[in-house]
Amino acid sequence: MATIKDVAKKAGVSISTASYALNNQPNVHSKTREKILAAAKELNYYPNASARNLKTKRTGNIGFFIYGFDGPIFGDILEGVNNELQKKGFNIIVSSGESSAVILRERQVDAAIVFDSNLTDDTLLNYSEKYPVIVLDRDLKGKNIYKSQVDNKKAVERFISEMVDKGYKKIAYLSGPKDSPSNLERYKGFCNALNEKGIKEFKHYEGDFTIGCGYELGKRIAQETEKPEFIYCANDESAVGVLQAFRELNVRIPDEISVAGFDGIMLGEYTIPNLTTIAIDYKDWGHNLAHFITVLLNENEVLEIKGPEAKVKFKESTKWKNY
Amino acid sequence: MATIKDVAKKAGVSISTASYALNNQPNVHSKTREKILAAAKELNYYPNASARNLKTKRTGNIGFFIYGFDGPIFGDILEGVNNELQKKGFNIIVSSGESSAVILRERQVDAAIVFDSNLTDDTLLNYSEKYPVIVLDRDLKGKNIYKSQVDNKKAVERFISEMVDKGYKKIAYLSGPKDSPSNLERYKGFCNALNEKGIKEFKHYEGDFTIGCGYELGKRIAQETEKPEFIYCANDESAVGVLQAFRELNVRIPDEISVAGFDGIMLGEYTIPNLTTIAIDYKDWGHNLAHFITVLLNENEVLEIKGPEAKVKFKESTKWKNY
DNA sequence: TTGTAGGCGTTATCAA
DNA sequence: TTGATAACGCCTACAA
Repeated sequence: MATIKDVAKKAGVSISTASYALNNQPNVHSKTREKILAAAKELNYYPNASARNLKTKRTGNIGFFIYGFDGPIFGDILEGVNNELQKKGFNIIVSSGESSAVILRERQVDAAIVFDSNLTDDTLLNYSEKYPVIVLDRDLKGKNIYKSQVDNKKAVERFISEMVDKGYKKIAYLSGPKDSPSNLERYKGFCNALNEKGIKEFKHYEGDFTIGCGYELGKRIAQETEKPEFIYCANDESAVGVLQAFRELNVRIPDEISVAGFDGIMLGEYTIPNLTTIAIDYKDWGHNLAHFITVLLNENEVLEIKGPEAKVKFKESTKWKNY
Repeated sequence: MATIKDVAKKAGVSISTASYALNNQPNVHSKTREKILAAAKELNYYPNASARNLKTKRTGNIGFFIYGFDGPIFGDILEGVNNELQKKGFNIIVSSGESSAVILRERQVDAAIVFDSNLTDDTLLNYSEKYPVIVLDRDLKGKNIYKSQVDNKKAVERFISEMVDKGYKKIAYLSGPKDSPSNLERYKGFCNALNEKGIKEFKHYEGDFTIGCGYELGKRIAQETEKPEFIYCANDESAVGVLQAFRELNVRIPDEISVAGFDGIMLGEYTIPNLTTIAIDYKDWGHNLAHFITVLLNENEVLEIKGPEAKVKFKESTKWKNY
């Protein structure tokens, strides 16, 4: 592998001059610059990242840390983050599991976007002593720590409010993991809406955001004698599970029970019936996150991070469609 | 940020002794070792990756390069790769787009797994002068270059053969992009099977592996007067599009036309009717790829890379189910 | 406009 | 068992 030394030698200049030319510094004679660039090209020279990073204390990499690669929404966020970062010359590094902590501790990235509750607060706080962190999955405060979240509460509150107005009374909540912040916020919105409307009682089923669990709960609900009229699921995956169970046990949707979810995952557009949901523009969110980071890193300016749009998509799994 | 120098100072030893202790070298007195580790802990010391990598010429990172974050199969492969790499102490770095070439050129990873045809052969060949590369998406030969592919041809050939035996005669092929190696292999398998069975004619629809395109073609096919009895789609996503179109235009599946795909994506288990497919165990593949790499890197031993299992899942989108 | 030299934080050789 | 010291490849103040 060619190093800058080889390039300098080949071009007949000193290492520093080569470095200047290679980094587009103005203080190089155009003739010399050409010679150097030609030599670099011929030798197939590219700078060694480790050496450059060691010296400059920057890597040009942004880390995105997720709790698993197969979630249905990360793909969208990542697509948005990636598009934006590329424009500004940053690289994206996605990681999951134990690797993530290692990458943070060893400072392999200039900033971190975190959506993985397995990363401890300690690890993040330590890293954030020098580098910015955006947390998407927790409440954490500190210098260099920024938070961005979907406005779960407001979105759910509005939606449920509207559903009550449309005539639903017996509305149930099918939750996510009870310690998940997204779930909690959505639950708050749900409660607020019912409260507002003077509805005191409702059923609560405890789920875990997975299709499988939604399916099991759906089977249970199908056998209840006093069924709810409407089941609001804390995310789409649970809802898909419920749909599946109802279909198998011949619970008619939406005539007997309506179902709705949260996220707007693709799968919901292919179930029968299609799933009504509060759809989030995750790609746009990724875009915003990346934009925030590049401005912060390049211009040291702190913007506000715009959360993503939430938009209800009414489909056949609820009685009232207005699309 | 604490450096090894700080640790050495605090422990009252030289830098080199600190280094030895921190790297579990045997030649350190247990008392000194303890002092050093205590100091490291207190100072919250972690080695600087750039510095270490510069010196050791290894990063401990394996790169996985994909053409987009939202494909339905990458999640599974990545899950498998990640699980296995973590066990062996490697980090995974996933990247897409222009970042990928940068990461390779600047040697930020010790090995690369490539599933992104946007990365040029040149970039890979250059990188492979020093580091191993596994290509999943192309034919490329050279030192340090290894290839692993799903046995597309065999899997499709067997499946189509069986379908003919079951009684289908007018079988059509709905392709992926015509320059995609996976598509080509699947097409070969398809042709072989028909050839073998003495079927000379069949329709060919040119698609691009997306749901949208499958949908458009499905609509076109629904209006044909001479419809095929069976449409074999080069991947599940196309097939899902076809199912959708047929559903909308009241083409009865499988009575009028049967449909099948390739991959075994989750979506296919939620369409109505469920999609018959040649399901690939992508997670297992990821596992195999990672295993190969860790053995190669740690023991410099070249194993055979086991491709993933292909297993037909018969569902309602074809007439004959035997499950 | 170009060159010399020091240092980023490690590892590793060699001598003590 | 420990410590000086050179080196990895690059950037950059400073001198020429």
